[in-house]
Amino acid sequence: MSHRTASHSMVRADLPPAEAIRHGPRSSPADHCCPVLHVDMDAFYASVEVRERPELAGRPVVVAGGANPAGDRGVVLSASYQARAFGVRSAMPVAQARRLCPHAEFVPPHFPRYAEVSRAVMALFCEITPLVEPLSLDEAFLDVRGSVRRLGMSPAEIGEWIRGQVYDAHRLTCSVGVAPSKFLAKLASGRSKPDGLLVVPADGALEFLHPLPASALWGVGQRTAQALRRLGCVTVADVANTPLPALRRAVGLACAQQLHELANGRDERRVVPDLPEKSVGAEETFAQDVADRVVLRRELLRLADRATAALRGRGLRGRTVTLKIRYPDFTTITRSRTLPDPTDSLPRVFGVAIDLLDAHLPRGMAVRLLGVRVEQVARGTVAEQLTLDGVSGDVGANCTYANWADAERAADAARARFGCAAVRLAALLETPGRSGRGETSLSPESGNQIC
DNA sequence: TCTGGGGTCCTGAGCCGG
DNA sequence: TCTGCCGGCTCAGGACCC
Repeated sequence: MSHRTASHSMVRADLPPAEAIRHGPRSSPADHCCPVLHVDMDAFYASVEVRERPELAGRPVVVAGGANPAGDRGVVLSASYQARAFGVRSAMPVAQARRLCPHAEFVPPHFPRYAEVSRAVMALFCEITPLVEPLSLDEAFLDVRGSVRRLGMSPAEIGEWIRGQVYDAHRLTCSVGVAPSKFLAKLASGRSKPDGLLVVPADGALEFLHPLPASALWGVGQRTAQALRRLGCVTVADVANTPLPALRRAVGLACAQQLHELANGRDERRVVPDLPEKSVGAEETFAQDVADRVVLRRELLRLADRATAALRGRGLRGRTVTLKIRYPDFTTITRSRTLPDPTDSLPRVFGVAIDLLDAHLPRGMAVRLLGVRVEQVARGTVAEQLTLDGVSGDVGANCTYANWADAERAADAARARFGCAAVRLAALLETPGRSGRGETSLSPESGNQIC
């Protein structure tokens, strides 16, 4: 692994080549009580882009997404370390990133590609242990308790082996935290970035943890950090030494309990593969605020289609439909309705969403963002509720939920085989010659019909 | 400075039934 | 029959994470 320079290790493992580690079991004295690994890909989206376009290597690269990444409304999804040197950070507005680093290469995200690379990397983790808990496309927790025994390698050696394998197979670097718990492992990987490995031994946990700022604790964002500051808590040690009742008054019951546990180095959470999903949704910020009711209905249909297709793709159904509206002044409301039975059907989800939109968006009011989310989801083993005549409602002229469901399954199959563009709702097709807010077959007069 | 899109979790109010 | 209490559910919103 001479191609990389590891850094920042609190207890640095010596770095033999991956194969040597595989066959040469050794152990680091510090990591024997550290069964949890947190693996975090370095600047993942940006690194994938650079790998696909070698001419970008060594340059500041910013992957920006959102409503209009070329304009003002996008945010930075990922920035290469060359861009970070200019102060560019994830979640930063694109306009600000452009000011900080005008010569950076701004590229749009390619999520299918990232997902593909992520699957391959996760598969590599699964070669080590079945206990892999992905947190997102670019990071995961691994419980290597069993692997230590099976492979005769220490956790740190496993971490280095993973780093070597990821680089050899994908030409991407990652950072690994090795610790007794998930929280410490995650902090450790963050501290070892980029391209490093850090072991936080069990008996050095508090020494590592306590000097960190309170905002390093999981669950402390801007608001909670502010509340903690008012309480005089600046560092993790301050939080650890604050009596629980005072903490409860400042940040609430559940939050106080969690922060107190973490600040004292206690984190009993297990690495759980295959956590069930709780909700599935889709949302979109418009390039310009939209007040046109026809356009809003069409966008809502598009979002409901995306959400229900995702539900069906994962074999899920949900009961609560939530509509999210963000107004131009950035105030955001959510309105929801719970159905008597779970569904993955576009007409039902869209029907509820459009009812909520009509009820809560005054005529003429512009919208910055619309979102549709289906909550209370579970595996879709129960058949869709039908009424006595076998039809639970109309979704349009000569179209019932029963035969609409058949059409949806057929469309899903076609999309799976030929791509997302293979089948589209007629209401979402633009009329040739019209652009942007073009005329569609969905009109205010058409009610909730979509077929 | 001006804020994406995918999520999870928590809190509190209000309603309803036992 | 009325009232109060309690638990469960729904709904809305906030905070947080990546």
